[in-house]
Amino acid sequence: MSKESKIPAPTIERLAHYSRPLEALLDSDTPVISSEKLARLCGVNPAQVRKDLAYFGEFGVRGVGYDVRDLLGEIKKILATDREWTLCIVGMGNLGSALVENENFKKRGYKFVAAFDADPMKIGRTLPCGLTIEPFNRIEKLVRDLQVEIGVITTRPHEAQRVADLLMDAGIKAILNFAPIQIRTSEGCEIENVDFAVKLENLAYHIAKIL
Amino acid sequence: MSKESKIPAPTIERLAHYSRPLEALLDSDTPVISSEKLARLCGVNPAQVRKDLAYFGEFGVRGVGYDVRDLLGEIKKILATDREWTLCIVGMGNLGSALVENENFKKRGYKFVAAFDADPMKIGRTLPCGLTIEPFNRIEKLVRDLQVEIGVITTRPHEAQRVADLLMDAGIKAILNFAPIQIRTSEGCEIENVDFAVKLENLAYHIAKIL
DNA sequence: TCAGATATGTGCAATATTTCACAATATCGT
DNA sequence: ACGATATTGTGAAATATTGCACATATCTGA
Repeated sequence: MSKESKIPAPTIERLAHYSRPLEALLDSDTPVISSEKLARLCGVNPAQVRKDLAYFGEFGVRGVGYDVRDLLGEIKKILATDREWTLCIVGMGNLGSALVENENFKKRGYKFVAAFDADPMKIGRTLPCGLTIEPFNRIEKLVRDLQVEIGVITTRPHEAQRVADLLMDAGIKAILNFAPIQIRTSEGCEIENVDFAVKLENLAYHIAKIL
Repeated sequence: MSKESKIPAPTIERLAHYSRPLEALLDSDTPVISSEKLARLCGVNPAQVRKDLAYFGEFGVRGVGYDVRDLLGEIKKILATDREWTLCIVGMGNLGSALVENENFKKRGYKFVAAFDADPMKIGRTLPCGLTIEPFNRIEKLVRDLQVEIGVITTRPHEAQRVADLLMDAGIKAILNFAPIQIRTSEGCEIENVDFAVKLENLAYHIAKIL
């Protein structure tokens, strides 16, 4: 692990990106791809692709390229997406409801096994996917019983920290947070944040500059 | 602009993050904050905060700190979020429908003025926000007439490039893409990508490592 | 008015990341 | 069998980003 912990975070991020065109190439029966073509498909430098992969082994053949199926398999093994993951979601507003049904998640083996909300009007309702919305006080028990591995937070910002604490108390080791606040995590819990508005602010900055 | 183009991309990203706790501090009538406290709220280094801000001016007072209201105003001016932006959205599935109603967007002045979908069953339907779903062949006209500045893509991956081309033909200068593919943009069009699954793959990598 | 405490702005050093450039290896056509 | 071509893996250079450390400036209380 001392070796793996030296791997740059951007490399991990890019590995996930590489897998997207590889899936398409596999579907279209392209057997082999060069770092140059894969790089172009992902909008990065070819040396970058080779170096990223080299952190984990020698997956290519000199003078030839990378076998698409093998490479995709290796990347999935590295990212641990060669298996199913169990998720729960907290906050069943518009966004939460959309994510539970999301094809992109399903396709990659991310399976929601529980859904929670604070609103008494929503609790007990059954979702199209078959899950029933549960109250916050059931988080601890259900997360443990269903062995939920990753928690997704789509509540209002002011509830997000409390929800995160509940999830962590229940032993969750990873959180994907959509609320636009910085969540304090306890030791041993990974967190990733998604804030759409931040992306828009980036775009606004760039296009306002050229106007 | 030669000077501004040297500003690191991570700095712009962080400015948006700084604004989140500042908004909360403003609401709670905290008049002044130090780089150290703001840094802690955002999970970054205090020197980083000061350096990020220093790219754009001297907003603080030595020995005192930053005036919360002023600083938030300056950041909004820098990110060009001190005004309203007009958006359109293409792809009215679960995710698209959720984003149109998103509070986080509304609150920050991002206003959807048009919604599109390819599905004849959806075209003509009126959304809760009052917009009517339009077909793709109306993109060009509506984007121009309504002076849409930013396009949001929430279609299936296989339609995303075609939609992006339509948006760019209509003169759009910025795209926020939620489809899990790399979109080719023409010169002068900024793009930001959001791929939830990539975030989950990051989490999966990290927690699988410690198991 | 001045010492002590606080906190910014910034040059510079330390780290991190990306890109280049090339030796090593494989394939293809003749 | 061999030269021409393609493409990987990687050390080293180039670039980008972060963090330290301190001079500078402000405020407070005696």
